[in-house]
Amino acid sequence: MPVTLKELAARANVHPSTISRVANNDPGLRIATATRSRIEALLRETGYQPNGIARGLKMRQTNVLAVVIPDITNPFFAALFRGVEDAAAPRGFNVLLCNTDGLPERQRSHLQSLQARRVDGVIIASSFLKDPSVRDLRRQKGPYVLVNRFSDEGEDPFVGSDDLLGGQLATAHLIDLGHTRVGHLAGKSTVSTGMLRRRGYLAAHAAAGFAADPDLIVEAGYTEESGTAAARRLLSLPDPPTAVFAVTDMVAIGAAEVARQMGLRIPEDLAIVGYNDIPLASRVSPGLTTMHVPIHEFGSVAARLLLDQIESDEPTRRRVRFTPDLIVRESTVTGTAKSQRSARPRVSAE
Amino acid sequence: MPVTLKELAARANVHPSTISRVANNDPGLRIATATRSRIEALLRETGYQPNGIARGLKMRQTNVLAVVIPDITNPFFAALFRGVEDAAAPRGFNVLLCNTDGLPERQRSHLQSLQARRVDGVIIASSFLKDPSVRDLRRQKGPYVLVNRFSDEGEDPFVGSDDLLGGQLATAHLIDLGHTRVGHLAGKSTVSTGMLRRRGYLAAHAAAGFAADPDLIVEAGYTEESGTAAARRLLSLPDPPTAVFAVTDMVAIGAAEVARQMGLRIPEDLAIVGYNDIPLASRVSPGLTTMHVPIHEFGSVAARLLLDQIESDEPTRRRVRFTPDLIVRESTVTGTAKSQRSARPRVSAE
DNA sequence: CTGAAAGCGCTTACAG
DNA sequence: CTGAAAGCGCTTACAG
Repeated sequence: MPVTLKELAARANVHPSTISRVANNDPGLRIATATRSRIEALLRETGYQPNGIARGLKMRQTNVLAVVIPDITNPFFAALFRGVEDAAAPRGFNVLLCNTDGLPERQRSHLQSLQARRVDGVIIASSFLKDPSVRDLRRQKGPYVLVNRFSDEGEDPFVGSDDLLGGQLATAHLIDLGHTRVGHLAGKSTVSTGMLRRRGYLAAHAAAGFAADPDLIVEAGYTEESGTAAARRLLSLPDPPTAVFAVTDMVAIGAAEVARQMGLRIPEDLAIVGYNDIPLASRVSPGLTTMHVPIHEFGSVAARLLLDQIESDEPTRRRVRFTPDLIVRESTVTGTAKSQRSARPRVSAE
Repeated sequence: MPVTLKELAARANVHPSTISRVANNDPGLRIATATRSRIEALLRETGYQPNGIARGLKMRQTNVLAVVIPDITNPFFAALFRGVEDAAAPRGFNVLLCNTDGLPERQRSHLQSLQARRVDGVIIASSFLKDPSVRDLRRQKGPYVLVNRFSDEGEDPFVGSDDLLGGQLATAHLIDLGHTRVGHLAGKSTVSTGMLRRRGYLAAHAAAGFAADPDLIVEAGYTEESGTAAARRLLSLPDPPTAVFAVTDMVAIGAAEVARQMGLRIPEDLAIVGYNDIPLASRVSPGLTTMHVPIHEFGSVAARLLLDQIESDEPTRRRVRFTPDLIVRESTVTGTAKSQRSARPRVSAE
């Protein structure tokens, strides 16, 4: 058992409250220098650390945040988590990590147990559209921030990318390369990223003056496995696409694998664009053309939005949306085409 | 503010302790059915959740574990973390995640703050040999488990692989293929995995009847970047190796990249073996030959070892060591060579 | 069958 | 300059 205030008080022959004040460097404390140094010596000698639980109960603050994501083995969420921790640790917060595997029920039960633990705030990267769990959170008035996916547009503090624009740019890139049959490995329509990127895909077609073939849109989910399954269906069509925009890099990588298995050359027989620019995207061969978003910053900005709420005790509805940038690699353009990318990610905050 | 026991007591016209007993389903509680159902209705209506902080203070248990790792963006640690959470969540524990980036100082400060938070136990995957932080932990007598890396052999509860054997098998595979100049991209000699895998590398040479060339051993650390730098040095030697055993898959992947940049064909000009069999290993091209270890199980077994200590209130020195299995892929054997692998990972527990 | 009390380990407004 | 007390929200042995 670690040493307690009461024990120290007994050893120093003072009241526990005095030890507490010295340990916490109470600025308003007038104390005899002799007493102070006696106490400080004792503190050092015992390596006293106040019991965080007792402290948390009294101060109504745990200094713990939580991050709720679908799956940490997805590199996107791993990078996002690092962003959160890198922003939270210097401010004295530890971070709980909860994986939902995309199941609303697991999200709900995690959120419930986080509430029971009285974490100071939570960052959610796993929300659905019109998510009941998010609405509960909104009602409870505890600090939270949504990241990457929103639930009800504009209703919650949010950090993410402009997914509509991103979907449009990705698809326009393929159309610009001359492709007329562009497929879409779509996200779920129950998730904001899935819905908006699909809408962007359609908008790019409209802007180019022709309609997308509905048969070329296949729901692919968000895992590599569901991506491969969907890609198999898409590429087995009688009249398959010559290019595909995948809702995420993981899905794109799954599709590339399927293409390889079917003997298709990338990009000659099938061009592929992903989304997010996870580290893996530049490492696979051929390199994956994708929409770059600042993943680590998603996490760190979300953490700052959350910590500001906690410290100010004021809720916010601020939204930070990053503009995604097209990164061209070998999965769409053959040969030595250079990666092109605008100088700095532009941000729109509200 | 969430509802409290006292408020509920006032509304139900009973003593707070009675509410507590009903909420916790106290088996020894004799209570009038009318009172019970009145209280239960109130509990349901308010969705009462006991304050976990107050509960933790009273019960001296937080139901929180912590995992300390170098970096969650390394897929090895992401998989390991999932193993921990998957075992801990069903038993009612949440898990804090702390990244150290391999810095002893950050490990120390994380451990200190975890102790202040009174987490019920900690799993450490970032320890060094003769690690002072681990020795502190040992002295404090709070539950902990080391995973993947140990500090002082046999002194702590541990889950990992037989790294000496693994290093030997990996290297023997290359020697068996006819390579006589086999390089080693080594881990740090201050880390158990680095030390033992290197020793295995040397043992395989001894068993084959010839000595390893010391010039072919280059310290490569544990990140892809440090791996590429080391690989560059190794492959730029006047008389470079024709094969290399890398301490981890991430380092092996870095080496493969360098080889490609230098125009070397894999495996014809350079054969590569990694360690861990992270998901990425089978996905890169050419597929990476590697030593398979059950990463997810590392986490789940470590969690069980930890939870058993917590629940029994008995420390342990149990060690679980998995036997690594060679997985042969295209980075060492050209053509359609099948992955070979023994049926089940063998385990040695003590 | 239910209540009153003590206590987990802190912090802080209030006394003196 | 330092102490005594109250209270954060629970649980549980003890009364009655």
